[in-house]
Amino acid sequence: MSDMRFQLLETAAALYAERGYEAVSMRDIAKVVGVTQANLYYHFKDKADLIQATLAHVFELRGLSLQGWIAEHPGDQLDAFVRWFVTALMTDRVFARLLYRELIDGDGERIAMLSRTVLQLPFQVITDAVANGRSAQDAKMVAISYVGFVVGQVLILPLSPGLTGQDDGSENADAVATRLLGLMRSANVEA
Amino acid sequence: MSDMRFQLLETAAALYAERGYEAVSMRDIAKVVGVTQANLYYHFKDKADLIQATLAHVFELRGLSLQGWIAEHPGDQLDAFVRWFVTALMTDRVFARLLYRELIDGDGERIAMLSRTVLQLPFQVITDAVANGRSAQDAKMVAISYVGFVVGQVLILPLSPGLTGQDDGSENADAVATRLLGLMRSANVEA
DNA sequence: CTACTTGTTGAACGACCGTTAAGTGAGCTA
DNA sequence: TAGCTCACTTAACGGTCGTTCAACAAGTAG
Repeated sequence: MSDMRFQLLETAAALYAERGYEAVSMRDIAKVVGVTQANLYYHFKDKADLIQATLAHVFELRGLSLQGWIAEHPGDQLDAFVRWFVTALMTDRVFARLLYRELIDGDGERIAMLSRTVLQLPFQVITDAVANGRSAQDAKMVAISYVGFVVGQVLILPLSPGLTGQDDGSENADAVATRLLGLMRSANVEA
Repeated sequence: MSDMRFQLLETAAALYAERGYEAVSMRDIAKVVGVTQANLYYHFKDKADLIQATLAHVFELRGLSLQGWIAEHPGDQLDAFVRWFVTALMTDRVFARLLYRELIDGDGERIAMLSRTVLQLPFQVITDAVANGRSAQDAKMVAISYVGFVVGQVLILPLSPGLTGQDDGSENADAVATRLLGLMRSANVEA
């Protein structure tokens, strides 16, 4: 991939993640990169194409990161996945925000791409990890639930200060992951 | 509240929920209601004011609904809350989508309003429900987690068909609530 | 009947949007 | 060196955006 295309995708990802697709103009992206807006149309067909390419760029990179992580932690796969996912969502702002935006606004095609690139593997990992003593159908249900737990847990973190009264917005990713794993494991013992 | 103002808020809520704030113009709302765009500026100071009023309108109504529901089900408060919340998120598209949008893009002030109007009460309910044998701090943590579970569970429902391979997007709200409650209860036995 | 308030319209403002066509210059190739 | 391709710019197009303001009809009070 050319250097300019890479730069455009990275910049677009950062701006789209922060403000949303509609609120970011082609001129905004061009200005940050330091080129003219017309140049974007040399690299991408139109705005929809740039958005699609940006999402593919971000999600494929993150999918690869997860693949590597899972391969390096052959022991407890559920543990490995949850820690990777929580850490990614809490420290990789671009990934997290684009993921949430897609979960809300993505059409069928973009949701499918998201499933393929980042969620397919963790889903399989969890399904296997919770399979013992369950029907395949049940295991899939539980896996879906677990993905939802992580996603939801991180999504409501900004609410924590307002609800608990304490300004604990700086909670550690490892602490959140450990808490979630505890809940999952204790829930795992029964059907 | 005047009839016109009510109509404008309801229409704005539906459009904002569906497409997002930036993608909905003042003209879009005016056209659906059947008035001119200038009329919106008689009832609201500017677009930011309309957005803020729309969110207050939606969330205060839903907060009242929850209050009534909780009062009518004095038995198992955790059960009552989870069923209300899951049903609301799965059947009230406007509420659900505006809530998710705010969780992602809401600034401090709007997040605070959201906490006050809809989330304060359920948070208190859950905290009380899980309090036995826990420190107040722990109970709050668990309550946050439970709210996150519900939010996350519903958010990833559209992914279910793509991941499990089956087209089970039409899952029942009661079934989801029951599954979640089962997981919460089995997790509840340990610290 | 007149004066005043309330709710709404018609028309326009400048700014910004996505997109396109033509042009430019550097570098490669024959 | 002539021709060609690639990466990019300049400049503009029509359209839509949020917003404003004078005008206007309907109702109400004196």
